[in-house]
Amino acid sequence: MPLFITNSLTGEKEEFKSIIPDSVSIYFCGLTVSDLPHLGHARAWVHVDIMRRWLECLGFSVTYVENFTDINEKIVARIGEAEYGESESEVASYFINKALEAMESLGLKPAYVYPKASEHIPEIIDIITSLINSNHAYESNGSVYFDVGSFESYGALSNPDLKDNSAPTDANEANEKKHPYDFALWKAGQVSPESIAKYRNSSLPPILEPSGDIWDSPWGPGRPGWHIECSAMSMKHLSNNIDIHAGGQDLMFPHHENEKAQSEAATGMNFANFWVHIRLLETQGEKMSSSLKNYFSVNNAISEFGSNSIKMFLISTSYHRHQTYSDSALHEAVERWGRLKRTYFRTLNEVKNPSSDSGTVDETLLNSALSAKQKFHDSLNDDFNTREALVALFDITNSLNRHFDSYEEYDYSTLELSLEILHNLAIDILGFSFNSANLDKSSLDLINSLIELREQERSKGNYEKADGIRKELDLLGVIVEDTDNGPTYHRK
RNA sequence: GCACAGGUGGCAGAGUGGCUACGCGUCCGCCUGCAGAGCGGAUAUACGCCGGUUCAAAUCCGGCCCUGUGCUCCA
Repeated sequence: MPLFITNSLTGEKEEFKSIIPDSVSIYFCGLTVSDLPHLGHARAWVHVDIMRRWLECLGFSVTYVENFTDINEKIVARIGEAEYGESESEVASYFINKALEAMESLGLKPAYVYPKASEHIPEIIDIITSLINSNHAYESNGSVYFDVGSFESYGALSNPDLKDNSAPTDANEANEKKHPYDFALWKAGQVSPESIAKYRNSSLPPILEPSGDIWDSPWGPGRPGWHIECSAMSMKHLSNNIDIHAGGQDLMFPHHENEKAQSEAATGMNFANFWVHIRLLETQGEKMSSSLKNYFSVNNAISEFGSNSIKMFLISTSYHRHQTYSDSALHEAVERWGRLKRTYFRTLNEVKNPSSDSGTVDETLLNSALSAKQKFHDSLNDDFNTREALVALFDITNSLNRHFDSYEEYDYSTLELSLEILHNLAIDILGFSFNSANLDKSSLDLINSLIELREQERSKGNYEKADGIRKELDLLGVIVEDTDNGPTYHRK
C-alpha cells in the first residue's frame, strides 16, 4: 500500500508522489515566538516529526525546514516584561531558545534549518518588488499590499467569500486597500502603541512610542507582512515548488492562502503540492492557545508526565482530527506508555538473560509480530494514522506477554525478532525513547545494593524490612517489581 | 452568516456496507508473603436525530440538530 496524504487543497486523500524521486521537501510553519510553546504546538510538532520519520523510513531523503516568526506585534508587546528582553529581537530570541529546548525534550529530530523572518528581509523585498512589477501588488502610503483580484485562483485553499465586501479588515488599512481581502506585504513604519495595547500585560507600563524593529525598503522604512516571510523562507531554503507545506489548522486562512497566492503570483509555479493541516488541541471546548491563556506549557507538561507519556497522548488521536486535553486523557496516556515500556523491558531482560530455550517457534507470536509490523506500516501509509499504528504496537505487547504467561520455556529467536520490531516501530518511527536519563555509577550501585539487601530480608521472611526498602527505592524514583526470575526495577 | 472538520460504549478513540477495534476505567478469577506487573473472563444493549437506498447501514444519499476551528494575533 503506497502512502496517502489528505491534501487540504483538494480535501482528498491523495497518493503521495514526490517532485524529485527519493527526495521530499517539507516546510512547517513554526511558531510566532511571543510566548512559551504549549501542548498545542507540541501536538503539531510531534505529528510532523512522525510524518518526516515515516517518509525517511520509506526511503526518502527528507529536507525539513521549520521557521520562527520573530517579527510580530505580540513580540513587541512583551518588551520589558520579566527577563524577556529590551527589544523585539531580544524577546524573540528568548522564546526561540525556549522552543528549541521544548523540541529537544520532546525528542524531535532537528530541522535542516530553523530560519528566522528577520534574517530574510532582502529576500522578502525582492519578492515584493517582483510582485509590484508584475502588477500583483501596489504601494499605498509607504505600505505594499497584494492585489487579490490579480490572482485568479485566490481562495483555492480556504474558499473565502470574496464577494463579501463587508469582510472584516484592519481599520487602519482599510483606506489604503483596494479590496478588503488584499493583505499587507510591507507595512510602513514601526508598530503603533495602539496596535499592541491589547497584547500588553496590563500590570506593565504601556508602551507609548512606536516601537519594534524596522528595516529600510524601496517604499521607505517599515516591517514585512506576516505571510510574505514564510514565502521567502520556503523558497530560499527549499525551492519555489515544494512537496509538503504543513502547519496548524488555524493557519489555513489567511496565512496559507496568502502565502500560496503571493508565491505563485511571483514564480508562476505551484508553491506546494501537498498542504497538510494539523487539527488543534482543545481544552474545555476551545482551542489551547497563548491568547486564550488556557495553555499547558510543553516544559511543565513534560516535567509532570514525562516526554514519552506526552507523546503517547498527542499521537493517540490522528493528526487530522482535533483532540481534547483532559486529566483523564493524560492519565490514559501515562498508562498506555507504561504498558508499552514494561513489556519492552520485560522482553529485553529476558533476551539479555535467557533461561532455557524451548527450541521451537511459537507460530502465534511470530505471526502476530509480523502482521503487527505490516499493520503499523499500513496505518501510517493511510494518512499517518498514528492511533492505528499504536494498536499494532499493542498487538505485539499482548502477544509477548501471552507468550511469557503461557510457557515455561521461551522461543528466544522470536522474542528477539519481536523486540527488534518493537524497537524499530516505537523508537525509530514514533520517536519514543525507552532510555530514561542515565544514572551515574554510584546511584546504580546504591540501587543494586538496596535491591540485594531487600532480597536478603525477603528470603529471611523479614517482609516488613523488605517493604521498607521498597518504599525507600520508590522515594528515589525506582519501582521494584518481583518476577519469577527475581526482582526487576524501572525508573518512574 | 459563510467555509472547513467532526458527533461512535463510563472515558478516550479507530473503523467507511456484513467480521471482538486497541486502550483507560470498573468488577471477578489466576498468580503473588504483600504490592505491582502480567494473564483469563466479565461489563459497556456504542455509533447525534429523522427519512431514503440495500438482503444487509456506524459506514452510502438527503434533510435537520449540535460541537470545534477559521473569517486579517495564533501550531
